[in-house]
Amino acid sequence: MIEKTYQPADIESRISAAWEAAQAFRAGRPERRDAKPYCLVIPPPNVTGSLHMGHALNNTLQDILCRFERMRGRDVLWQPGTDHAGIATQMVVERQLLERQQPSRRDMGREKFLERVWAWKAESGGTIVNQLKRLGASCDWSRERFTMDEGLSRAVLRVFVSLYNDGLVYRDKRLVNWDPTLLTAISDLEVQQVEVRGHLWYIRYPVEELPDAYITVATTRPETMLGDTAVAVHPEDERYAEFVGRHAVLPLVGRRIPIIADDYSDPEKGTGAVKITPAHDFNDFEVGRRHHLAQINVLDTEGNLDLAGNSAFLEGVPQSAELDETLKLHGVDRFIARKTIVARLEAAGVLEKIEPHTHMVPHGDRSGTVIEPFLTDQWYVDAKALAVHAIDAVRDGRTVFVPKNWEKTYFEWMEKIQPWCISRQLWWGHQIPAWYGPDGKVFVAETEEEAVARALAYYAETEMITPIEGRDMALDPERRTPFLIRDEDVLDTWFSSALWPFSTLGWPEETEELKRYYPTDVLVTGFDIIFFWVARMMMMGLHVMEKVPFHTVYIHALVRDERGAKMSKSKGNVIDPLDLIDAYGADALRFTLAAMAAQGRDIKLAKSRVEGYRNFATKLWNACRFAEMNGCAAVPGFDPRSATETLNRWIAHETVHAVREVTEGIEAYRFNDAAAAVYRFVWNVYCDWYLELAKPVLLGPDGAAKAETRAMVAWVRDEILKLLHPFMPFVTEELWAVTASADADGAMEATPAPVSQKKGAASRAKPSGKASKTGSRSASAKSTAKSTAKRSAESEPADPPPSGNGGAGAGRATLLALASWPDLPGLENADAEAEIGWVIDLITAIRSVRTETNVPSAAQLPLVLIGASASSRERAERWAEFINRLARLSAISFADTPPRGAVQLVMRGEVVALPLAEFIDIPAERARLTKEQAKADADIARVDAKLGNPDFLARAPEEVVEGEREKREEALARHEKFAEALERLKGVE
RNA sequence: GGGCGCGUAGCUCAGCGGAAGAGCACUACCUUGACAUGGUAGGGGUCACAGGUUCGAUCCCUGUCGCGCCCACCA
Repeated sequence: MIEKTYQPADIESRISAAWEAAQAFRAGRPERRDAKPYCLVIPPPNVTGSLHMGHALNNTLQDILCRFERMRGRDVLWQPGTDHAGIATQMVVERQLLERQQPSRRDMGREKFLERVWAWKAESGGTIVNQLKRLGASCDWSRERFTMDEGLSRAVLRVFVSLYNDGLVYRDKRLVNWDPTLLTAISDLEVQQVEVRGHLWYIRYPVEELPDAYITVATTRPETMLGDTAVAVHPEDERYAEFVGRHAVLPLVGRRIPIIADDYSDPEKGTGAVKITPAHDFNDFEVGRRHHLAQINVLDTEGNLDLAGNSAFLEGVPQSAELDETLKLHGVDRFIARKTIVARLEAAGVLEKIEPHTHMVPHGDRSGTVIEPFLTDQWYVDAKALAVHAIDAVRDGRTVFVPKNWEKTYFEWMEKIQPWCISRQLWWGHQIPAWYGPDGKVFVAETEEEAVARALAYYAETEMITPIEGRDMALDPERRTPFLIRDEDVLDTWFSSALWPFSTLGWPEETEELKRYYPTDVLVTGFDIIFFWVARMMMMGLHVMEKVPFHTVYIHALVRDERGAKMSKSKGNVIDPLDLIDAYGADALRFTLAAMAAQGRDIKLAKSRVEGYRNFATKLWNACRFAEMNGCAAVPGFDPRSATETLNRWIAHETVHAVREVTEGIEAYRFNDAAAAVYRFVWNVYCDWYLELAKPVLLGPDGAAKAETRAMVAWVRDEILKLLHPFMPFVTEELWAVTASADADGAMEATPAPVSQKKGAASRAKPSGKASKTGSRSASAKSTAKSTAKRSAESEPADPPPSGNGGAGAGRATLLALASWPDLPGLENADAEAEIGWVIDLITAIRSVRTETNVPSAAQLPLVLIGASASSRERAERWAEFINRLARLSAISFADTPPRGAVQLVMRGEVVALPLAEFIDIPAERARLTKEQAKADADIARVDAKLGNPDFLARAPEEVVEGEREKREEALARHEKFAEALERLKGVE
């Protein structure tokens, strides 16, 4: 028995439990062992995160695909899991420590701190998973993985070591993007360019060889001048030709630096002379290499000036009072130092001018602080080498992007890819498996034992072990091994994410799952992580597995706020999907996201849409109730092809049409089209017309027609539940179960569905606070009480439903989630379509004219068909009862001319008259007819313009021309009918 | 500077070569025995602008104007 009111909250948790109990989403279910596998890996959310709108969209689309393919019989593995999210998670925990005034990360030490992070992971790690379950994500939750699992960690080590051995991972000293707040290097992708209004400072550097001459450089970063090692001008810049080869004397420092010619210098920018600071600028670094300039790092890791005791800085600089003054800036923050230096330059009279200047400044995407190009040793992946195959794979179509235009973005980035800096100076993550010997020699191995063994072998052959500063050279007396120090750094989180499609399937073990499900089928993700993740999975998948990780990459839009801005906590414009689920149900949210997921466009989410689709779920609910109340129950073995009633043949025809639209929509990743198709079918076809037209039969006397109609109502309902299930899994599963129990009541050979049994118990056991607030409590309480009484008379099956039974005709032995997707050959029926189409058009026309002429809705009018053809006459007689009911008629008759005072309308070229002398307003009626006639005239004019064009007749395809001719005939006939009608109206006056 | 995308009904968006569509909002009527989270009917759009291709353009091409995003760039 279906509850009177649709309350999503009541249903959802119960249905989730039923799926879980039946292990409905487990991959490799026994009955599907021979089925074709279908695999998706979830984009792993941050383990300590919570569900946001992007997740909701991303996972809704994946779930639609998975449920669809599962119903089509595939052996589906939707692989779930979470990501350790190195920087983000470490930051959260550090903030907690600060807030609780507990010892800082450094105070407590690495081991204790990591314990602390694991504890936080244990505490909050379930949140996102539960939220995904609330959304209805049909992942195989028994296979949940975490990027720092033992297995996945082993995969990370294995890949790192193998890349190192292949020379694709290496250590290098070069400039990196350094985050002075987080004290770690970050990759290019983690740097955000932010427009900043700053200044350009013009500084005069005296030229040593030419008294009173100077060269002016412009800079946005005066503080880095302390590390200048040259001034560069363009080789062809005549203004500075005489300076090249001479030297400038660095103000405030006194260092003598060469003036060099390099075409990096752009005569258009600044003064055309640019200061070169190789240790603090990526471009200058390259210039410095070309000219063998010293690299003078004048900052420490936290972004403070590092001067005193800095041998590189002091080398070759003469003692002076000026220098002594500058050395006082040691330890001062870079931005404070900037001000001081500018003031001192001004005091020294070398500050030529200051201009306002807007430019892009790199910021860390996590910390928000200004990134410092910084000279350090880091680990890199030779991305360029790996990218070659990843580019080829997309070029030759082994992997395709949907929509296709993202391939261009992918290529563009891949083709100019830079070395990927993978080391992070963090603690939370996969520690790099590299050990250093006393002489700095690196040993990379999966285990410490192996590294030690390699070191022993190495040092056995090496007589000389050169001591290096600060390192203890003694051999470990216990183990008699060289003293090795493990690299403290961890790997970029995306390194482990890049392995996700195979590491989650058990690699490096050769597991059954790996063989069966790799390569996976589709990756569904947002365009914002094409570079971070998709590109790197392509590289790693091809390198490690030698096969693309997925055949298709479906790129969906970003969910934005109603103004189109990216949702972010800092902007405060976040809509919490959980709030929407609470308010309207997960099904409504899912349907909204699917309906709005048109390719190539961002989603600006409007709450009203969600509400509208909640109403849609309610509509479905009530349609099912209607069916139930009218004894419409699935008839085992019912074959819709055997239907004889035209109405039933028509709805079967329409069902086929809807099935095709929905199927093709999902297959083409056109989720919005699929959603729109099922929406239209359910509401505008099944509810608005089929059920309305079926009412006279269902309310009429028993007999063959009624039995057939009942069976058909239930059959179409079931097809609808299937079609809608990928979009709205909860309400459909619920209705599937509940209607099954109705079937049982109806003495059909249906199996009672345990789901609905449990449901009664659950909703009685703990009525939710919400339910009692709705006001419909009393109604639903009554119906619950009734159904409870009924149910308690039935036997309660103790076991969960036998799963996986294909449900061959017999009731609901299976969950809807495991039912078969509709495949309905042989149901098209053009005759039924034509006939019911005629009925619908007639009813619509009558309703329209009734409203326009202000006929009270309760009034029952007679209808006269004027000069009806034989077929129209037959149809009218056959459908009289139906038309009368829906158009509120008293009777239908036939005549050659309309009665006096009748309103006349034209429907499919025939005149229909409604004698309503008592309601008719002659002037208004004339106006109405004239307007209709004008419409016909406009149509004729438009068509004539085309048909009068010889080029059109000559060049347009035959059927188009023919179509125009038909339109003209139709419009002409319409014009005539209205002309006649107007003529007759004159007779009335 | 390089690239991508968007300007269609009041709002949020589909459609993308042969007579302008949906949801929400709006107007009128309807407590009809599934549903007022509903029903019926209706109003509302020179599809940003200008050229071009075509028998035909909201749809293809070019340009202009607005808007957004990505990448690069600290003189």
